[in-house]
Amino acid sequence: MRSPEELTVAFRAAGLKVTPQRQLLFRLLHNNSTHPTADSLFGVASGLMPGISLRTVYQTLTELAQMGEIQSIEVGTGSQRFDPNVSDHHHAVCDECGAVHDVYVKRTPELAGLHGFAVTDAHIVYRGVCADCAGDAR
Amino acid sequence: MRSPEELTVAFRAAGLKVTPQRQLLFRLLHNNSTHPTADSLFGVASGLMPGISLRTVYQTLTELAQMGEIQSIEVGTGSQRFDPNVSDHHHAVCDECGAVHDVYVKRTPELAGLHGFAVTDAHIVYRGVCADCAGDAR
DNA sequence: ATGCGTCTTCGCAATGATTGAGAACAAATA
DNA sequence: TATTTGTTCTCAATCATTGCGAAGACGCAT
Repeated sequence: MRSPEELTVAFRAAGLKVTPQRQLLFRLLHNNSTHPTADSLFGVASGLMPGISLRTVYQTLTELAQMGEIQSIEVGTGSQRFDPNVSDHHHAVCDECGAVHDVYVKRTPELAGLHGFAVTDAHIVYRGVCADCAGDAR
Repeated sequence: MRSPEELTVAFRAAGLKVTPQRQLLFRLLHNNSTHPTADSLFGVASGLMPGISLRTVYQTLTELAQMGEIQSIEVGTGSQRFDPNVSDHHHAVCDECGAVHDVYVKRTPELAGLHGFAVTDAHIVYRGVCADCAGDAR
């Protein structure tokens, strides 16, 4: 996604208002590679702006996703996650700690054996154990 | 998954009982390629066995999944889907009609750029428009 | 700087999917 | 057939997400 400053301009250009809540979320998402859920973002946001509502977090995330600034992903952890990295990439989920990592593949495989399906998007979810957890003597 | 008859044996061997409810679900899942949700299965089951509970459907699906007879998949449609095809394959979801199709790829791409992640599973979800919907003049 | 119109936020209720608990019930075995 | 043990059902609870309306705040024009 673009920087908070650029988003400020973009929001106003789109007839949307730039509120303190939105600015906070812009900042929390910028360069954020943790793939937060709405609720986890709400947790952090609440610490910095007591009184902000979960509803507002959901709303802003939805808007950002509609504008193409972030992408909403579903990696089988029960709730939606949001990713400010909108480049063409995939995800690796650690079964130990639940962390989600961005991954890139050389070439997404074409699908075979399904006649006439026009693919618009392909998303790979890898599962396994991340380096941190494998290192543990857990 | 195995046939209803084989599952009957397997369940008893595992100390589980073979009830009419379970037998019905075995039959409804066998050779079922619709990737049903718990609720859609419940709908069909209810027609054939009035009074069966959604709880029982969930429970049996969970057991079958734990036994490795079916697999639980998440393709971004809001609810879990179940697939009696447990071979190594992937899925294509039609954005028009919501249908989920099994697809196979020659070789799942290895992930690059994530040092030390031990992959145990990779699942690809393709999105697009299926042949039936593309043909429509909708 | 002020006012006004429109967009936002917030709080709460509602929805949909799934799971927990316990009483009543039924399959399997002796 | 009796007994044991697992199962089903009902109902409530939980979690994630969305709908709604009143109260509030941004931003443009003045």
